[in-house]
This record gives sequence, C-alpha cells and structure tokens, in this order.
Amino acid sequence: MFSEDEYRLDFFADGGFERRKCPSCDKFFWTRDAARKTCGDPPCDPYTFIGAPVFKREHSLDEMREHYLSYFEARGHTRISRYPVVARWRDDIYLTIASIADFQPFVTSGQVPPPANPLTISQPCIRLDDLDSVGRSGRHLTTFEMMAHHVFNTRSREIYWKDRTVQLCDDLFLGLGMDPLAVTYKENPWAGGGNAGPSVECMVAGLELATLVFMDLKATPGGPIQIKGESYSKMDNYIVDTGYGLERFVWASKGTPTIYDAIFPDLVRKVADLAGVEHNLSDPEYAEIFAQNARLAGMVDLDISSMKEIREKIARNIGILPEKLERIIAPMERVYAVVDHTRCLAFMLGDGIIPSNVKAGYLARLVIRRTLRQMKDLGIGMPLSELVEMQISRLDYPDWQERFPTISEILAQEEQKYAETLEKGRKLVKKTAQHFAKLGQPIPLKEMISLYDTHGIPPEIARESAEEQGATVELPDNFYSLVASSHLKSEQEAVKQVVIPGEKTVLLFYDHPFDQVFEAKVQTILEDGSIVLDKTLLYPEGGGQPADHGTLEKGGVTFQVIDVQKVGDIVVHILENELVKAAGGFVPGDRVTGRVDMRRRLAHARHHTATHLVHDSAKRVLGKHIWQAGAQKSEDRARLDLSHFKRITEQELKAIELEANRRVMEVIPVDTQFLPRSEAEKIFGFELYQGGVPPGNQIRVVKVGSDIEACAGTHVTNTGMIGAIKILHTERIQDGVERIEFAAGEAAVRASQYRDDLLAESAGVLRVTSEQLPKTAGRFFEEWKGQQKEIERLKEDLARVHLKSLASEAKLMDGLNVVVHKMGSADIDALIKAATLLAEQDYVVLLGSDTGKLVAAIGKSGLERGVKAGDMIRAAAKTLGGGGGGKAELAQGGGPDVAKLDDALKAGAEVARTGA
RNA sequence: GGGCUUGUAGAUCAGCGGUAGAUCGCCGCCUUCGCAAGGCGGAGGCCGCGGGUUCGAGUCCCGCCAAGUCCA
Repeated sequence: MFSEDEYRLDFFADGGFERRKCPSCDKFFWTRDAARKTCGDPPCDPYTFIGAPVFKREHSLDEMREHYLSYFEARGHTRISRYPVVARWRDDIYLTIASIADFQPFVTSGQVPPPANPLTISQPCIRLDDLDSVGRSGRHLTTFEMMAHHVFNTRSREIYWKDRTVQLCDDLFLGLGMDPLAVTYKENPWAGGGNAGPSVECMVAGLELATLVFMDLKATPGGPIQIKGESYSKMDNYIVDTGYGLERFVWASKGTPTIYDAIFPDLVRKVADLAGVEHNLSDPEYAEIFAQNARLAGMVDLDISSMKEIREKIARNIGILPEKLERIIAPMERVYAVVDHTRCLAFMLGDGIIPSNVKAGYLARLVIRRTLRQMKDLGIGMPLSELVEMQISRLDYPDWQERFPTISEILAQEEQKYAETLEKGRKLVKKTAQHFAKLGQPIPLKEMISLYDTHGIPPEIARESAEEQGATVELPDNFYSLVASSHLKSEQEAVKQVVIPGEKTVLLFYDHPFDQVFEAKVQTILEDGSIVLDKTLLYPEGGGQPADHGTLEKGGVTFQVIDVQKVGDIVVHILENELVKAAGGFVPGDRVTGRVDMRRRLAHARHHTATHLVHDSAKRVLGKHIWQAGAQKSEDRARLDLSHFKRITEQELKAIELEANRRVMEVIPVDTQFLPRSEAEKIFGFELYQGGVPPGNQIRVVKVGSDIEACAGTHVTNTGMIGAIKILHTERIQDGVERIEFAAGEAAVRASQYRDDLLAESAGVLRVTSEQLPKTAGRFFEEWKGQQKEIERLKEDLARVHLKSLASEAKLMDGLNVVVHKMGSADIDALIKAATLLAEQDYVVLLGSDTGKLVAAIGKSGLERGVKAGDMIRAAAKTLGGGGGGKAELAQGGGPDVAKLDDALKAGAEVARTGA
C-alpha cells in the first residue's frame, strides 16, 4: 500500500480538492465537490452520463483521437504512431494490452531510450479477458484505443511527475466541457507487468475515463515494498504511465445507451439490418431498456448467473416481463458482439496474425469462431470476410486494404475449417447421444468437457444436437471454468538471472569478420573454469546461431573452446575442463592468443545469410503476411519457421529455392550497420524484428538486398559467398507455421550429393536408371499388390486341394472325426484356410507346421460336444514352449521348440479327446 | 510450450491381441420399353511410417509423419 503522502499533490491543494474516504468501498478520493460522499466509481456511483452527455459536444472516434493527440502535442509531447496489436517485441504477452506495453521491457527498464520524451500515442489494444461480456454489458470491448501521454524520468532528469500529469488530465477534461465538480480522482495502487506504483483513476459521471499511473517500482524478490502479494523496490527511473479510453470518451460525449452505439453506430445499424433486428434508439422505451442494462451491468462484474438477475431487475424497473426483455435485448447483444469482434479481427489480421491452434493465432481463431457462432445465431449468411472488410474500409490503414485479399482468403479458409469441425462434431455428438440415450442416462459432464476440449464442440451446440437424439445433458453454468480447471497448471520456473561483474567484452567479430587470430587479456575466471576476456573474436550463441569454436593458447599450451555464451554484455568462453585443470588453469591478467575455427564460423555465416535470403524469397513467393516465427542454424543445415496459413506446395518451395539462389548469383553485398533503435524503427518499421527484439539502444541492422532485419549474427560479406542454397524439407510445426529446412554452401553440395546417392542406390536396387525409377517403382508396387492377391487365392486353392487327403486321414475318436496333421512348411494362413475348410465339413482339426505354427478348428459336432479349439492350441503350443489362443471354433498358436511338433500335436489331440 | 484426440476400401466409420468388416459410392448380371428402386455377384486395403513386446499386432508399448482440438 502507498502512504497518503504519495497522493498529496500541490495540484489538489491549489485546485481546491479535498481528500475523502468513500463510505462504500473505503477507498480515498479527491474531489472539488463539497457535497460528494462517494468515490465516483461503480458500484459506489451509477452511470449518469447515459442520456446526459458530459462533454459540451459529441465527438467521433477520429475527432476525439485527434483532439487528444494535438492537445498533448501542444503541451510539449511528441506524437508517435501506433504499435502493432501483435506484441512481437514481447515474449510474455501475445497482444498489445496497453500503451505502456509498447515500451516494455527495455524502455521501462531504462536500457533503451524512449522514441520521444515526453510522448503521446493512441495505441489500439486487444484484451480478450472479458470476451463473454462483450455485447452484454454495454461497455466491454475486445479492441480499444488507449490514448496516453508517457514520461520517462531518470534521477538526473525529471521531465514531469505527478502534479503536471494530473494537471494535464484535468485541463483536458475541463477543456472538453466537463463539470469540475463531477470529476473525481480515486487513489488506487497499480501493479502489472513486473512494475507497480501509485495511481489515480479519473472518474466522471460514473465512468472511469482515465488512469494515471506513477510507475516507480519494479518487482524484486525480497524487496521492501509489498503490493498485492508481490515484493517491489524503487526504480532508478520513474515513469508516467497514463491510459485514456478513447471509446469511453466518445461514449461519454454522446451519452448513448451502449458504447457500441456511440463508437460505430453505422456498423451496428448495418449488422442489425442484416440480421433483421429492429434497432430504434429514438424510441424512448426501447432506448431506456439498453440504458438500464448498461447502467446496471456497469455496477457489477458479469457472469452467467448474475446476468439472469440483472435481466429480472431491469425488467422490473421498466415494467415489462423478463421474457420480453430477453427477446428484445438478446439479438442486439449478438449484433454488438459481431460488430466488436469483426473490428478486433480487422486489427488482428491486419497486423499480420495468422490463425492457428497455438499462441496469438489461437486467439484470432477463438474470436473468428465466436463471431461465426453469433452470426449464425443471428441468421447472417454473409461471409465473415465481408464484415471484416467493412471494418477495414472505415479504418485509415492503407496497407490493410492492400492485404485484404490475403485476409479474405484466410477468413474463408477459417470459416470452412470451422464448418468441418462442427460437422465432425455433430456426428460425434450424435453417436455419444445415442449411446447414452440407450442407457437412459444423461450425457455426463466428462463427455461434454471432452467434446469441447478434444474436439472443439461448444457445449451449447453439443446440447442442441444431443437433444435431437433424445438425450439429456448435464451442463453446469460454470462449464468453461471447469474445463480450465481440468488443465493442470504448471508453475512457471523463475529464470535465474546470472550476473557476472566486470567490463563489457569488446566484440571483435563484427569489425573483423574474417580475422582468425586475436590477442586478449584474461579478466575473470568463473567457478566452472570458464574464462572472460577483455575482447574476443569468438561469436557467442545467439539469434539461432550456435557459438563459435576455437582455441585459447597460453604459454604454448592450447585449450579447446567448446562453447561461448553471452551473459549480459559479457562473453564467457567455456573450455574443455580437464585440460584446464591439468595445465594449472588461468589467472586474471594472463595474455592469451585466441583462434577461431573458421570452417565452422563460415558454415554458420553462410547459413545465417542464407536464412535471410530464404525468408525474403518466401515473402516474395507466398506474400507479405510471412513473418519469421523462429530460426536455427548449424554447420550442415538451417531451419526457418514462417507464419503461413496453408501448406507450402512443391511448386512454391521450388520457386522459393530458385529465388533465393538468384540472390546468391547476383552477388549482393551484405550491409551491416549499428543504428540507434528509435531511428532504425522509424526507417524500417517493425519488420526489423523477425528474430525477436534485441536489447540495447544500438541495434545492428543487416541488409541483404530487399531484406532488412535487426540481427546480431555473423554474415558473409556478399551473397555470392553462400555458393548455393538447397531446400531439403518442409514441415508444418503448428497450424499456421511452416518450417523450411535447407543447407547452404558446402553443406548444400553435400546434401545434394546425399540425395543423388539415395536416388542411385534405389535405382540400383531395381536395376534401372534414375530416370526410370518412378515408373519402375510404381510398376513393382502394383505387381507386388497383384501377387499378394494371387498368393491369397493360391493358398485357398491349395487348401482345397489338400482337403480330400486330409479328410481321408481322419480318425474317429469318441464319435468325432479328428484330423491331426503336419503340413510341412506351410504358413499360418495356409493352415487356417485348410483347417477352416475341414471344420466346415464337421471335422475336429489340428494342423502344425515345421515353423512351429499351430492351428485348430472345430466343426459343428465338436462344438456341440464342448470341444474348444483354444484349449487344444494352448496345450499343443505349451509343448512347443510358446502360447496361443483364439475362439472355440478357430484358434492359432505356436512356439519356438519346433522339434517337439509331434508331441505337441499329440498333446493337442489329447485335449480333444478328454474335452469331448 | 503443454494437455487431449484421430490416421483402416474412393467417402463415412466399426473392429481394440486370434482368418480385415459395415454403409454409401463404383463395376457386372437379374428385373424394365427406359429410368429410379430392388435382388444377386464382384472389384477395391503396405489397417499413416519405422521400431519393440508376443507363438501371433489393425489392436499393446516407443519413436516419427500427418491432422484435429483445448489451454498458457
């Protein structure tokens, strides 16, 4: 908790504010209104702006955003453009959930200077936490723009802090025409994303319009300050992190019943028309229903059970039956949800998310399927892509228009996939339902969870088709949380932060990529014998490129370097341990001569540059939606994972290979330079960050032709040095992610040679040339299949031929015709066929072969007498030291002890006699 | 990254240690002036791939490949 002092601002004192404690929630707040008792936040205060806008005039989204940004620009802030909604620069979140997320972790930690300071931005954000409430509450959105002004202060340079922040916010409010008495600032400690600090929530007319966070703490295990169960300590830098809800501003300026009617009335109207839903807000009774709904829903957190109560309460207030209310409001809730979700999809797909079964792509698919379900419920038959296109066309992002054909294809494919999943689901549900209907039981919850969890069938749909089959369903309200709890949650292991003290290691390999030998001084020797030098030519593992190998030499003794790692700014050389001990080790200050294994280095460099070329070629061939999703190099091959929404075809793969090799043949120079991060981002955009976002304020930009990436790896100096690129293999590692494996340089030649060997060897086996191999292999396979069938037929014929002579050998035992015979080297199929034929003619049969196989079959009379084939086989097979079994009429078995075949048959026959 | 599920005839699936099946579709014959329907017969299977266990594996175990799905 933060002390009162944190909030005692001069601005409040000078502005005539008083600090009060809300009797309802016990929180402190600041107000100019002497009569005010409560804090202004629901549920302590209700919405009062609906039907009574608190701004002097209405604003659209674009107007409001522009007003905000230019307001802060006029007050010394630099306007910066938005970041993508896919948080590619973060590994802890998939989606951009707040404006400050743009600057985490490196700007907020102080490692990287901000792009401007102070700055203002309107950042589109996506939050799916309250997906269920979207449409219902009147206020929840999956996508919103967080307008913000941010300041990054350091102990040596403070731009502004709490007073000016609140002042700017208050002036903005009053400038928009708000009643000073209606504005309250509620104290509220804030924590999230590893940071924390005091904050004030800015409430007007029951609506939280902004939150002003004064972030000056970072999560520190064992730190002195406790907030919400976590320990924190003070940061050297302190940050003004504000968030103003653009959509809420627009809502408050219009006072419409729902936020959706305020921010995209045109699309709400359009979708309502498509669904045939009457939506007439100029009808006061109708408008009041939605207003009431929003007011009451604003007071509570929504879940399924409280939703029902809210409905009843609203119905009572308005004086209509709950059923009528439901009928009016339910379709509109879906309309609102569809409009919201399609905007969310426009942002997700526009910013390049490919739907998938994992990661951010899964979130996109989740929204797509939800939207499709809502559309179906509304009876909208139009393709989803058309609705998304409407959203895209009203947003001012020209590159999205350009990308729309791809987006449209992705959506069409998703729509089809979902239809297939549901169709499969329907069949499965039908089967399950029939099974339980027959048992006279309801379908158990476990089944319903499995249907959803394993097969993606939503319980509502499952219930519908189950009931058609006459089965009842066990379906509790908290179904989804039960699903969630059925997944064991593994605790994330805290990554141990190793810190090695000392000076930053000078990296020689960037300036001297082809130097092989270097002189250096030993700085530190670590516990495990690893060495830190003042400078090094050896590349430490990073960016999917493995470490260099090489040697360190001291006083005529050579040590192998088997690994090189980077810890912070320090490079650690890991040596072969025993040698170091034997030689007496190193001491700080030792002069050493280092050598790089250039063969390995060059192989890595070729694969690394080749990776950039393959990536670039894939983009040309497949489209602009291609992003790198991972990469790994080695000496003899490299792999590159790319986001793509369908399988790469053979032709596409060949085109990519050819394109990449053309760049090789063009002998393009590889241009590398260090640039300030902000400048690089400004020039090249976020496409720089294909392999993740490097820390530091200087980033290394590697340019190979049209491919430009932030990359710390070692490269060849021109593409010609790669020699050749041979694509080896593609694999779909996830839905929406294709892996391309390839070899470069010598490795490419060796890979081709290996393939030639395979081909030559295969052709050699069939005694044909490689050219004839496919045809001949095909012919051989077809012939083999034909022969298999012929063999089957011959075995049957043979069995029939044997039939007569076997039958003639039958001995009458207790009134049963018993045949016991050794069949030479016949296989088990032949034995079975012969035995079956004899059994059909009412014999008791036991056949054996040289290979130790046994078959018994029993005819009608034998069965009637209770003779069991399985028993006979078990006795006989035991003698052979094996086992066997089967049904009463037919059984087979065998054993390794083939010499005892006669005894075995005798033992089997004995069972027939005694069993009879 | 983790969990769960599925790969069997052209299609949809059953079989879950003991001779690979059903339905639809396909081909032929019967019936008909012709068609549909019906009857009879037939073709069509590396049971995803590779190992292992076993006398015996579509079935059990391990790995790989392909696909689906839920979660972070």
